[in-house]
Amino acid sequence: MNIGEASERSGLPAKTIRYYEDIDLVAPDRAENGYRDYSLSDVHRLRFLHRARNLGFSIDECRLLLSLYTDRNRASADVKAMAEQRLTEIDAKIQALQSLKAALQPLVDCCHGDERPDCPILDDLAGFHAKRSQAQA
Amino acid sequence: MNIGEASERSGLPAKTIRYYEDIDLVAPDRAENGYRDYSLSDVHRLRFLHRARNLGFSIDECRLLLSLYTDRNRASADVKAMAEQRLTEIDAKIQALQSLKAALQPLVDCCHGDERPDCPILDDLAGFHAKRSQAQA
DNA sequence: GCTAATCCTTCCAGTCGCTGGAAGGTCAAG
DNA sequence: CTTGACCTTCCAGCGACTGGAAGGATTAGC
Repeated sequence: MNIGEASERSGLPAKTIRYYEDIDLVAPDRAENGYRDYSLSDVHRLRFLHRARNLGFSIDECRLLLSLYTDRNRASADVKAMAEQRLTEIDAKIQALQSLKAALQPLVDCCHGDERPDCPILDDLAGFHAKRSQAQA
Repeated sequence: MNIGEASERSGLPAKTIRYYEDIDLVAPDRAENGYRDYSLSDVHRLRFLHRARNLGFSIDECRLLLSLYTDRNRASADVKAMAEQRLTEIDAKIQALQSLKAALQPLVDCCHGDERPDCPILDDLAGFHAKRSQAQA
Protein backbone atom coordinates (compact mmCIF):
# COMPACT_ATOMS: atom_id res chain seq x y z
CA MET A 1 0.00 0.00 0.00
CA ASN A 2 1.06 3.62 -0.51
CA ILE A 3 2.19 5.89 2.28
CA GLY A 4 -1.20 7.59 2.48
CA GLU A 5 -2.95 4.38 3.43
CA ALA A 6 -0.15 3.36 5.79
CA SER A 7 -0.58 6.74 7.41
CA GLU A 8 -4.32 6.23 7.86
CA ARG A 9 -3.90 2.72 9.20
CA SER A 10 -1.09 3.54 11.60
CA GLY A 11 -2.36 6.93 12.69
CA LEU A 12 1.00 8.53 11.95
CA PRO A 13 1.38 11.47 9.53
CA ALA A 14 3.07 10.57 6.24
CA LYS A 15 5.83 13.03 7.06
CA THR A 16 6.55 11.19 10.27
CA ILE A 17 6.57 7.84 8.50
CA ARG A 18 9.15 9.07 6.01
CA TYR A 19 11.16 10.42 8.90
CA TYR A 20 11.02 7.04 10.61
CA GLU A 21 12.39 5.50 7.44
CA ASP A 22 15.18 8.08 7.42
CA ILE A 23 16.25 7.01 10.88
CA ASP A 24 15.89 3.32 10.05
CA LEU A 25 12.87 2.47 12.12
CA VAL A 26 11.00 1.01 9.17
CA ALA A 27 12.10 -0.10 5.70
CA PRO A 28 9.24 -0.44 3.20
CA ASP A 29 9.65 -1.85 -0.30
CA ARG A 30 9.52 0.38 -3.33
CA ALA A 31 7.06 0.00 -6.15
CA GLU A 32 8.21 0.34 -9.77
CA ASN A 33 7.11 3.96 -9.89
CA GLY A 34 9.33 4.78 -6.93
CA TYR A 35 6.48 4.96 -4.43
CA ARG A 36 6.98 3.39 -1.03
CA ASP A 37 5.07 0.13 -0.69
CA TYR A 38 4.04 -0.80 2.84
CA SER A 39 3.23 -4.35 3.89
CA LEU A 40 0.86 -5.22 6.71
CA SER A 41 3.89 -6.02 8.79
CA ASP A 42 5.27 -2.51 8.15
CA VAL A 43 1.97 -1.03 9.27
CA HIS A 44 2.08 -3.22 12.34
CA ARG A 45 5.50 -1.82 13.11
CA LEU A 46 4.26 1.73 12.61
CA ARG A 47 1.34 1.15 14.95
CA PHE A 48 3.73 -0.27 17.51
CA LEU A 49 5.81 2.89 17.20
CA HIS A 50 2.73 5.05 17.44
CA ARG A 51 1.65 3.41 20.68
CA ALA A 52 5.09 3.41 22.22
CA ARG A 53 5.61 7.11 21.38
CA ASN A 54 2.23 7.88 22.89
CA LEU A 55 3.41 6.19 26.06
CA GLY A 56 6.31 8.63 26.07
CA PHE A 57 9.11 6.32 25.03
CA SER A 58 11.89 8.14 23.17
CA ILE A 59 12.79 7.17 19.64
CA ASP A 60 15.82 5.28 20.90
CA GLU A 61 13.72 3.46 23.46
CA CYS A 62 11.27 2.59 20.69
CA ARG A 63 14.12 1.23 18.65
CA LEU A 64 15.11 -0.96 21.56
CA LEU A 65 11.54 -2.03 22.25
CA LEU A 66 11.15 -3.04 18.63
CA SER A 67 14.30 -5.10 18.73
CA LEU A 68 13.15 -6.71 21.95
CA TYR A 69 9.80 -7.34 20.37
CA THR A 70 11.26 -9.18 17.43
CA ASP A 71 13.76 -11.04 19.56
CA ARG A 72 11.97 -14.20 20.62
CA ASN A 73 14.64 -14.91 23.19
CA ARG A 74 14.58 -11.67 25.13
CA ALA A 75 13.58 -11.68 28.75
CA SER A 76 10.51 -9.73 29.77
CA ALA A 77 12.61 -8.27 32.59
CA ASP A 78 14.41 -6.07 30.04
CA VAL A 79 11.17 -4.54 28.89
CA LYS A 80 9.81 -4.20 32.39
CA ALA A 81 12.91 -2.30 33.47
CA MET A 82 12.43 0.22 30.68
CA ALA A 83 8.78 0.68 31.47
CA GLU A 84 9.57 1.13 35.14
CA GLN A 85 12.10 3.78 34.32
CA ARG A 86 9.47 5.55 32.25
CA LEU A 87 7.14 5.43 35.25
CA THR A 88 9.83 6.94 37.43
CA GLU A 89 10.35 9.73 34.94
CA ILE A 90 6.62 10.34 34.73
CA ASP A 91 6.40 10.60 38.50
CA ALA A 92 9.32 13.01 38.58
CA LYS A 93 7.68 15.21 35.97
CA ILE A 94 4.39 15.20 37.84
CA GLN A 95 6.24 16.20 41.00
CA ALA A 96 8.06 18.99 39.21
CA LEU A 97 4.87 20.34 37.70
CA GLN A 98 3.11 20.22 41.02
CA SER A 99 5.79 22.26 42.73
CA LEU A 100 5.72 24.65 39.80
CA LYS A 101 2.02 25.01 40.35
CA ALA A 102 2.58 25.53 44.05
CA ALA A 103 4.93 28.39 43.22
CA LEU A 104 2.69 30.04 40.66
CA GLN A 105 -0.74 29.61 42.24
CA PRO A 106 -0.23 31.92 45.23
CA LEU A 107 1.10 34.63 42.94
CA VAL A 108 -2.00 34.42 40.81
CA ASP A 109 -4.19 34.32 43.89
CA CYS A 110 -2.80 37.49 45.39
CA CYS A 111 -2.75 39.44 42.12
CA HIS A 112 -5.89 41.56 42.06
CA GLY A 113 -5.93 41.43 38.25
CA ASP A 114 -7.46 44.78 37.53
CA GLU A 115 -6.43 48.05 35.92
CA ARG A 116 -3.99 48.98 38.63
CA PRO A 117 -0.36 48.50 37.61
CA ASP A 118 0.66 47.00 40.94
CA CYS A 119 1.28 43.30 40.26
CA PRO A 120 2.66 40.73 42.74
CA ILE A 121 3.55 38.33 39.95
CA LEU A 122 5.92 40.76 38.30
CA ASP A 123 7.20 41.85 41.68
CA ASP A 124 8.09 38.28 42.45
CA LEU A 125 9.79 37.78 39.10
CA ALA A 126 11.74 40.95 39.72
CA GLY A 127 12.87 39.61 43.07
CA PHE A 128 10.78 41.70 45.46
CA HIS A 129 9.76 39.11 48.00
CA ALA A 130 7.08 39.98 50.53
CA LYS A 131 6.87 43.61 49.56
CA ARG A 132 4.99 45.73 47.08
CA SER A 133 7.06 47.68 44.58
CA GLN A 134 6.54 51.40 45.03
CA ALA A 135 9.39 52.93 43.11
CA GLN A 136 11.15 51.92 39.93
CA ALA A 137 13.63 49.07 40.11
CA MET B 1 30.96 43.66 34.95
CA ASN B 2 32.04 40.86 32.62
CA ILE B 3 29.80 38.05 31.51
CA GLY B 4 31.29 35.64 34.03
CA GLU B 5 30.18 37.74 36.97
CA ALA B 6 26.79 38.43 35.38
CA SER B 7 26.46 34.68 35.00
CA GLU B 8 27.24 34.08 38.66
CA ARG B 9 24.91 36.80 39.84
CA SER B 10 22.00 35.83 37.63
CA GLY B 11 22.44 32.09 37.85
CA LEU B 12 22.36 31.75 34.08
CA PRO B 13 25.21 30.13 32.10
CA ALA B 14 27.29 32.59 30.07
CA LYS B 15 26.27 30.75 26.92
CA THR B 16 22.63 31.36 27.71
CA ILE B 17 23.24 35.04 28.43
CA ARG B 18 24.91 35.50 25.04
CA TYR B 19 22.00 33.69 23.48
CA TYR B 20 19.58 36.02 25.23
CA GLU B 21 21.47 38.94 23.74
CA ASP B 22 21.22 37.32 20.30
CA ILE B 23 17.46 37.22 20.57
CA ASP B 24 17.30 40.74 21.98
CA LEU B 25 16.28 39.98 25.52
CA VAL B 26 19.16 41.94 26.97
CA ALA B 27 21.56 44.51 25.52
CA PRO B 28 24.70 45.07 27.57
CA ASP B 29 27.28 47.75 26.82
CA ARG B 30 30.63 46.87 25.40
CA ALA B 31 33.94 47.68 27.02
CA GLU B 32 36.82 48.99 24.93
CA ASN B 33 38.33 45.55 24.63
CA GLY B 34 35.12 44.23 23.10
CA TYR B 35 33.99 42.43 26.24
CA ARG B 36 30.34 42.71 27.21
CA ASP B 37 29.81 45.02 30.17
CA TYR B 38 26.77 44.27 32.30
CA SER B 39 25.14 46.85 34.53
CA LEU B 40 23.22 45.98 37.69
CA SER B 41 20.06 46.63 35.75
CA ASP B 42 21.12 44.09 33.13
CA VAL B 43 21.72 41.55 35.86
CA HIS B 44 18.32 42.36 37.30
CA ARG B 45 16.81 41.65 33.90
CA LEU B 46 18.69 38.36 33.66
CA ARG B 47 17.48 37.30 37.09
CA PHE B 48 13.96 38.18 36.06
CA LEU B 49 14.37 35.96 33.00
CA HIS B 50 15.87 33.19 35.08
CA ARG B 51 12.90 33.18 37.44
CA ALA B 52 10.30 33.44 34.71
CA ARG B 53 11.90 30.59 32.74
CA ASN B 54 11.98 28.50 35.89
CA LEU B 55 8.25 29.09 36.22
CA GLY B 56 7.89 27.63 32.75
CA PHE B 57 7.19 30.77 30.77
CA SER B 58 8.35 30.51 27.16
CA ILE B 59 10.92 32.93 25.80
CA ASP B 60 8.19 34.88 24.05
CA GLU B 61 6.16 35.03 27.23
CA CYS B 62 9.24 36.26 29.06
CA ARG B 63 9.68 38.94 26.46
CA LEU B 64 6.11 40.04 27.04
CA LEU B 65 6.47 39.85 30.82
CA LEU B 66 9.55 42.03 30.62
CA SER B 67 7.77 44.59 28.53
CA LEU B 68 4.84 44.53 30.94
CA TYR B 69 7.29 44.87 33.78
CA THR B 70 8.89 47.97 32.36
CA ASP B 71 5.56 49.44 31.30
CA ARG B 72 4.42 51.44 34.32
CA ASN B 73 0.95 51.78 32.82
CA ARG B 74 0.11 48.15 32.21
CA ALA B 75 -2.74 46.56 34.07
CA SER B 76 -1.98 43.68 36.41
CA ALA B 77 -4.84 41.82 34.69
CA ASP B 78 -2.60 41.24 31.65
CA VAL B 79 0.02 39.50 33.72
CA LYS B 80 -2.53 37.58 35.73
CA ALA B 81 -4.08 36.25 32.52
CA MET B 82 -0.71 34.92 31.36
CA ALA B 83 0.01 33.32 34.69
CA GLU B 84 -3.43 31.75 34.75
CA GLN B 85 -2.88 30.32 31.32
CA ARG B 86 0.40 28.85 32.55
CA LEU B 87 -1.48 27.26 35.43
CA THR B 88 -3.98 25.78 33.01
CA GLU B 89 -1.17 24.35 30.90
CA ILE B 90 0.49 22.95 33.99
CA ASP B 91 -2.74 21.27 35.04
CA ALA B 92 -3.21 19.84 31.56
CA LYS B 93 0.31 18.42 31.59
CA ILE B 94 -0.21 16.89 35.01
CA GLN B 95 -3.44 15.33 33.79
CA ALA B 96 -1.76 13.97 30.67
CA LEU B 97 1.08 12.47 32.69
CA GLN B 98 -1.32 10.92 35.13
CA SER B 99 -3.28 9.19 32.41
CA LEU B 100 0.00 8.11 30.86
CA LYS B 101 0.90 6.60 34.18
CA ALA B 102 -2.50 4.95 34.42
CA ALA B 103 -1.88 3.33 31.04
CA LEU B 104 1.64 2.17 31.80
CA GLN B 105 1.34 1.08 35.41
CA PRO B 106 -0.96 -1.94 34.85
CA LEU B 107 1.31 -3.16 32.08
CA VAL B 108 4.28 -3.05 34.40
CA ASP B 109 2.26 -4.67 37.16
CA CYS B 110 1.19 -7.64 35.09
CA CYS B 111 4.61 -8.21 33.49
CA HIS B 112 6.31 -10.93 35.48
CA GLY B 113 9.70 -9.48 34.59
CA ASP B 114 11.75 -12.63 34.51
CA GLU B 115 13.67 -14.68 31.98
CA ARG B 116 10.60 -15.83 30.12
CA PRO B 117 10.05 -14.01 26.83
CA ASP B 118 6.32 -13.59 27.29
CA CYS B 119 5.78 -9.88 27.97
CA PRO B 120 2.42 -8.11 28.30
CA ILE B 121 4.00 -4.71 27.72
CA LEU B 122 5.25 -5.63 24.27
CA ASP B 123 1.99 -7.44 23.58
CA ASP B 124 0.11 -4.28 24.32
CA LEU B 125 2.39 -2.18 22.14
CA ALA B 126 1.91 -4.68 19.35
CA GLY B 127 -1.85 -4.37 19.72
CA PHE B 128 -2.70 -7.66 21.42
CA HIS B 129 -5.24 -6.59 23.97
CA ALA B 130 -6.34 -8.99 26.68
CA LYS B 131 -4.45 -11.94 25.32
CA ARG B 132 -1.00 -13.43 25.60
CA SER B 133 0.98 -13.72 22.38
CA GLN B 134 1.73 -17.33 21.58
CA ALA B 135 2.77 -17.21 17.94
CA GLN B 136 4.70 -14.66 15.96
CA ALA B 137 2.83 -11.51 14.90
C1' DG C 1 -6.40 12.89 -25.56
C1' DC C 2 -6.28 16.68 -22.31
C1' DT C 3 -6.58 18.71 -17.97
C1' DA C 4 -7.00 19.22 -13.18
C1' DA C 5 -6.70 17.33 -8.80
C1' DT C 6 -4.59 14.43 -5.84
C1' DC C 7 -0.92 11.73 -4.47
C1' DC C 8 3.75 10.73 -4.36
C1' DT C 9 8.94 11.89 -4.49
C1' DT C 10 13.30 14.42 -2.66
C1' DC C 11 15.58 17.99 -0.33
C1' DC C 12 16.18 21.92 2.56
C1' DA C 13 14.91 24.78 6.35
C1' DG C 14 12.70 25.81 10.64
C1' DT C 15 10.89 24.77 15.27
C1' DC C 16 12.56 25.61 20.81
C1' DG C 17 16.02 26.86 23.93
C1' DC C 18 19.86 26.25 24.48
C1' DT C 19 24.71 23.73 24.44
C1' DG C 20 29.26 22.21 22.72
C1' DG C 21 33.27 23.13 20.41
C1' DA C 22 36.73 25.32 17.44
C1' DA C 23 39.71 29.15 16.63
C1' DG C 24 41.43 33.03 18.29
C1' DG C 25 41.91 37.68 21.15
C1' DT C 26 42.75 39.74 26.13
C1' DC C 27 44.15 39.99 30.63
C1' DA C 28 46.23 39.05 35.34
C1' DA C 29 49.68 36.37 37.92
C1' DG C 30 54.10 34.61 38.57
C1' DC D 1 57.33 35.90 28.89
C1' DT D 2 54.56 32.33 29.50
C1' DT D 3 50.65 30.17 31.38
C1' DG D 4 46.02 29.91 32.24
C1' DA D 5 41.65 31.88 32.79
C1' DC D 6 38.56 34.56 30.63
C1' DC D 7 36.53 36.61 26.70
C1' DT D 8 35.11 36.88 21.54
C1' DT D 9 32.61 35.00 17.15
C1' DC D 10 30.71 31.51 14.46
C1' DC D 11 28.94 27.09 13.30
C1' DA D 12 26.77 22.74 14.40
C1' DG D 13 23.80 19.71 16.96
C1' DC D 14 20.18 18.14 20.20
C1' DG D 15 14.78 15.58 19.63
C1' DA D 16 11.27 14.62 16.92
C1' DC D 17 9.31 16.17 13.83
C1' DT D 18 6.92 19.78 10.49
C1' DG D 19 6.45 22.98 6.54
C1' DG D 20 7.23 24.05 2.03
C1' DA D 21 9.20 24.10 -2.62
C1' DA D 22 9.79 21.81 -6.95
C1' DG D 23 8.66 18.25 -9.62
C1' DG D 24 6.96 13.29 -11.16
C1' DA D 25 2.84 9.73 -11.14
C1' DT D 26 -1.72 8.52 -11.10
C1' DT D 27 -6.58 8.96 -11.45
C1' DA D 28 -11.18 11.07 -12.73
C1' DG D 29 -13.83 13.58 -15.64
C1' DC D 30 -14.81 15.73 -20.06
